[in-house]
Order: sequence, then structure tokens, then C-alpha cells
Amino acid sequence: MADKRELTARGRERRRQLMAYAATRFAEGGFHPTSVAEIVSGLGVGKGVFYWYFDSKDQLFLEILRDAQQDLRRKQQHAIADEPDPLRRIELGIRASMQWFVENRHLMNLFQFASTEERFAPLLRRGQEVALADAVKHVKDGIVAGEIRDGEPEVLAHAILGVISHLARELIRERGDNPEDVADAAVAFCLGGLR
Amino acid sequence: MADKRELTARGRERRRQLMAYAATRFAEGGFHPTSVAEIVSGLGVGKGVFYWYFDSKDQLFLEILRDAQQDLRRKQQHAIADEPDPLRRIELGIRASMQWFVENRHLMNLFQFASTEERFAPLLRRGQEVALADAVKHVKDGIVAGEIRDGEPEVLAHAILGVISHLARELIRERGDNPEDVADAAVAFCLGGLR
Amino acid sequence: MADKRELTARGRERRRQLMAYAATRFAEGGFHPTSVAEIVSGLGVGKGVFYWYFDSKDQLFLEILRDAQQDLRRKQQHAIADEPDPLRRIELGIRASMQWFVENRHLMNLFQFASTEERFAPLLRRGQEVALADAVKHVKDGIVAGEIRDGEPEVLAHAILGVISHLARELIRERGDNPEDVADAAVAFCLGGLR
Amino acid sequence: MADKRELTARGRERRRQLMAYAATRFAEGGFHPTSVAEIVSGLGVGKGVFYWYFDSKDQLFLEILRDAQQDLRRKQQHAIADEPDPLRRIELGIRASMQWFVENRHLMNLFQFASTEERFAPLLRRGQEVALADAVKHVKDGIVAGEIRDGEPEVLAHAILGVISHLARELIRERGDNPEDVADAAVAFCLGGLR
DNA sequence: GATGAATGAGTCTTCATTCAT
DNA sequence: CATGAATGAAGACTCATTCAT
Repeated sequence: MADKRELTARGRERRRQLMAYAATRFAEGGFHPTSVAEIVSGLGVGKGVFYWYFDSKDQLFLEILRDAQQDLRRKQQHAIADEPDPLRRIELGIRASMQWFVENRHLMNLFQFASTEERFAPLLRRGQEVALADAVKHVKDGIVAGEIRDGEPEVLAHAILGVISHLARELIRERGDNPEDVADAAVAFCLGGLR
Repeated sequence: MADKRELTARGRERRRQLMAYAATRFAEGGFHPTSVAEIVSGLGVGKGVFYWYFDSKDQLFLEILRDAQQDLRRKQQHAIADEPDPLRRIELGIRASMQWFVENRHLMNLFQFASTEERFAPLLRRGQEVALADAVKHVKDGIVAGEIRDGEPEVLAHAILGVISHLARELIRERGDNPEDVADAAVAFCLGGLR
Repeated sequence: MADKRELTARGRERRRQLMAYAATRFAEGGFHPTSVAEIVSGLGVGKGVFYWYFDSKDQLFLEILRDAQQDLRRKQQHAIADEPDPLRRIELGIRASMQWFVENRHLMNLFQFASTEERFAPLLRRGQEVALADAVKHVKDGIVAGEIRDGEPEVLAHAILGVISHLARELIRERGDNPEDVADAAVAFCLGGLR
Repeated sequence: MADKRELTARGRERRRQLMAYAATRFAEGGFHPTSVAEIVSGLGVGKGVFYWYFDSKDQLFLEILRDAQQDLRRKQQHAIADEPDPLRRIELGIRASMQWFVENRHLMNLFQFASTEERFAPLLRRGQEVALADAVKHVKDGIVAGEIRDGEPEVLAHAILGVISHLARELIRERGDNPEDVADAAVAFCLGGLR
């Protein structure tokens, strides 16, 4: 029922705070091992607060996921903005994604986990389809423009997404590499793979 | 106590059976949502059987993971065997991996999940480092042979792994594409990205 | 998590209630045979209540033990108060202990059991050392005052404790003798043994 | 059913071995925390062996208890043998008991534990009544002979038992005192208390 | 809005005991 | 006689969720 309630400014802040804190805990310890009790006590509030703002732990997680996906997409779109060249668009998209992952490394874990449980996977899949569609469009444009070799656009787009997420996770999150360098490498590899 | 016990042939079979069944259930429903009770009742045995063969649910999961990693690597090594050309080795590795993922699609979920919880992540990471080292070697050889452009071998290797796992997951597992085609695309994209 | 939590008046009462009831059940049926389920259902509350107030069954038991030891000592100290004569102090201590055992016969079983398991024994031992030290002091004073024959004070003190606990257990608890009479006998025997 | 079976010499040896080993484990770790599995594996035999010789864990424990009580009494009787003087008999009994406790310190724990659970207490009590009756007889003789002051013989006898068991437990088992010295002290204290 | 308290179904795990071989 | 395997009831404990205040 927490969905429709009108929230005061303070209420909205609380809600945001809960989501942010829960996201970090979920990312660090995993969704299941992190209990609602842990979340609220970490924030120094009572359990009632949680259920005032969210219907359930699941719903909270879905909300975090949705927010993250939207935010990532917004950043990508904004980066590409009005660049006309398809290959350039792809490059800018890669760089924007990389940048977002740097700033939200912990959320990678959540995406990863979400895809492994049936109740969360659909939402995740939907987001990924959007991301894919975005990429596919650019790839198609690139093929039309002769900048990209002929091939199934979806497959190529998936390959790009694979490179981005893997490099982000392994190099930036695990190894702590310089994001700029990683982005350069990703761009180089992908553009090479497309041509 | 299940660690060092000598098992009879029947016992070894039971153990294998438990691991196989648990792996599928974990893959389908997730590790946490799948209870030990569900596993044993699905196999029509008593609950004690589980703890006769495994110390804990966690240990079973780790064992499944370890087995899977070993099996994948064995297949890769076997595929590459005595191929001398680095690029060819990479191609054969990609195809072998793809093949393995086709035959063990359900295990992808386990790998994915394992990386999200601290108690399983280390083992996973270890396996991935091995896979990476294998790939790095080929990349380095390729650079020396002038077949691969100059660049950080580790980063290139990671990019390859990203393409493989992402395409396997999204195209083979989700979309049910023809593995051959996917492998072709992966090879093309990666070789393009390397040159 | 029940350790440091601030409890409301109602909460403190529940806690006390749980400890009291558990103590009787442990005393009657033994620690191990008495399940947590039995305790909470006997009190007509949900299982969670138990773990809201105590970290574990073990911790509850230790807490009961600690409380009992403190209470017994407080009664002894209070009885002796400002009696100057060592022998008289010993007598008053014996009588106070006897009195306490009458009122808390069930706790004898707990002490007895506690000493047989390593995880509880240390706490018990600590309490007994305190009791011993108390007694030793009086014995030493008595020796100095020439009222008690020369001998190892610790050994004599132990003998007194042995008489008290054994008579309390066997005569008061098992046979239901009149506490006054038992106390008289204990005092007579001990003072005889000391001179 | 293990009760009536005719055992071969080897079988009787096995049985004795099981009882001895179980007794130590029970004494060290407690009856409940020590599992049948632990006992048999400690002896390097299969679980079937246990149930070949004993009907149940409980029965084994009772048997250990019974054996111990019989052995203790036998030693006491043997020590007193044909000593005619009541006070001397008491002294010899104390010394023999002390000696037995030295050699079987671990069994003290079992006696102690047994008295805290209803299913074992009766047997223990029966044994203690025998011990008490023995002591009472000597005390009565002593009173008749004018060597012991007038008083309830049962109470005096209990006091003696209390001193013995407490000193044995606390000084010999816990502190590791010299048994001879402890026996001397016990005798002195008790004879003093009786006169 | 918020808290501490309560619920109870469900989880993992243990273990005395039995059984097929 | 003996073993390894199996059973399943029972135990301690967790935790999402609800409720009284």
C-alpha cells in the first residue's frame, strides 16, 4: 500500500534513504542474507518504518532495480544526445555506461543476482531489452552507413553489452583499473569487432 | 563429516545424483529459495541422506561450482589440444566454451549467482582467474606473432570472456539460438576486436 | 541481538517470565530434553519471542545461572551482615544458604547439571570460587581467633560447602525434611568438623 | 535385545571397550552432546556394533552407571572388611571412596549428570541409598558404642557423603590435590563432625 | 508516522535408530 | 558380527511480516 501514499518531503527522503542503504547492503551481502531487520537497524529506525514505505522486501528490491535501470539509460541517452554518427553513438554509449558503472559499482551485483531468480528476472530482462534495442538501432544505422560489417544486429549488440558489463565488473570493480583506460579498451575492442 | 569418508559405489552414485539434482534446482529456482528438504524429497530420500554426503548446503553448492569449473576447463583444453596458431586456439576455445554452455546452460545461473555472495565468490573468482590466464597466454602469443594488435593482454582476454558468457547466456539460453551460429558470431566479433 | 537492546517495562517482564519458566522446566526435565518450543508454548507465546529476548538457549541458561548465583550470594551476605564472630558468621552463612536452597530447590539441579558440560562449567566454577573465598575468609578468621583448629582453610571451606549442598539436596529436596532441623544438623556437623 | 545374548570372549571385550570409551566421552563432553556416532567412530567401528551390544544410548549410560556404583561399593566393602571399630570403619570407608574417586574421576561427572534427568535419577538414587545405608549402619554402631554424639544417623551419614563427594570433586578433580592429604582432611572433618 | 514486541511458518541441521548387504 | 547407508522426527534458530501502543 506504500505505493500510492502521498509522501511528505521528509517521507520521500526517508524512502530514498532506505532504498540507497538497502541497495548497498544487498550488493555487499546478497539479497537473501541481508534481512529487513539489518536494514532498519543499520539506519537506526524501527521495523515499522520499512513497511510504511514498502510493501515487502521483494518490492523494495524491484524498485531499486527499476530505478537503477532508468538511471543508467538516462545517462546513456544523455551522452549520445544528438551525435549523428552511429559508430560515435556506440562509442559514447559505451563510455557513458562505463562511467555509470564506476559510480554505481555495487549495483552490478544486484543486476547479476536479479537475473538468477525467477521473480526478479522479468524486470531485469525488460530493462536489458531496452538497452539492447538502443544498441541495435545504432548497429543497424552503422550497417546502413557502411561503417559496420554485415551481420545480425542483435548478436552484435549483445556482444557489445557483454564486453561492457564484463570489463566493468572485472576491471573496474574487481581490479580497480582506471575507468578511462577500460573505456578506451572496450571501445577499441567493440569497434574492431563491428568492422 | 562427509568430507573424507570412503564411499561405496552405491554411495558415490548417490552423491553424484544429489549434486546433479541440486544443481538443476538451484539453477531453476535459485540457491536460497531451494531448500534442502526440496532436494531430498525430489529425490525421494530422507533428509539424513543429504547430510550423510555433504556437510552443509553451502558445501554442496561449492562442490557443484568446483566440478563445473573443472569440467569446463577440461573441455577447453581438450579442444585446443595441440593447435599451434594462437588465433586458432582462441577460436577453438571460444567454440568449446560455447559448446559447454549449451550442454550446461543451467550452470550459468549458478556462476552468476555465486559471484554475488561473498562466501561463494572467492571460489568462482579463482576459477575465472584460471580461465583468464589461459586466454591471456594465447593473446600474448598472438601479439608476439603479430596476429593481434598491441594492447593489454588481460584486458583483451577479459573482453573475450565477456563476449562468450554474454552471448551464451542471452542468445543460447534465453533466445535458444543455434549454438553454431552464435559461436561463429562470437569468433568473428572477438577476432575483429583483437586485430 | 537480545544483548544490549533497551527493553520496555513490558519487555523486561517478559524476559523475567521466560527465565523463570525456563528455569523450572530445565530443573524438572533437564536442559537438553527441554526444548525451546516447549518453553514458549508453555508460556503461550510464539517462538520468535524467545529469540527476541535471548540469543540462544545456551545464553538463556547461562543467564539463569548467573542470576541464581548472584541471588544466593546476596542472601548470604545479607544474613552475615555485621556479625563479628567468625564461627557465628559461618553458622549464619550455612543457615542462609539452606534457606535459599529451600526457596530455590529447583535451581540445585541446574547447578548440578551446569558443572557437567564444558560450556557451562566455567561460569559455575567462577561462582563457586566466590562462595569459597567468602567461606575461606571466615575460616581464616576463626583460625586466627583460635576458634578453629589449624588446617588448610580452603579444604575446610570446601568441606562446609559440601555438607551444605549435599544436605540441602538430599534432605530438603529429596526427603522434604524440615529446613530448620537440617540447618541445625549442618551447623552442628560443620562446627564440629572445624574444631 | 543385547541383554540376553551370549557373548564370546571377544564380544565381552568389545562391550567393555564400548562402555569404557563412552564413559570417558560422556564425562568429558556430557551425555547429550556426545553422539553415538562419535563413540563408534572414535573406536573405529561401525554403528551396527553399538546396537549389537546395547539396546540404546540410554541403556548404555545406565549400564555404565550401575557398573560404577557396584565397583565403588565393592571397593568400600573390601576396605572395611573385618574392621570392628565403627569410627575406624567410617574412616576406612572415606579413604576407600576417595581412592576410588581418584582412579575414576571422570565418573563423578556422570553421577552428577545422572541425577539431573528423571530417567537416570532413580538408578542413581538407588545406589546412593545403598551407600547411605552402609554409612548409617556404622554411625548407629558408633552412637551405640558412645563414640559418636547422639543425632539422626541418616543426617550424619549424609553429611559424610557430602564431604567426600565435594572434596573429591573440588580438590582432587579440579585442583589436583594429593589424594592422601584430601582423605586425611576429610576424615578429620567428618570425625570431628560426628563427635 | 514510528516503535518495540510478537508471530509462526519455514530453514538448516543433528542424531538415535534401523536396515540391506 | 559388522558396515555403510538411510530414515525421519525433532531441534535450534531465522526472518518477513503484522500489530498494539
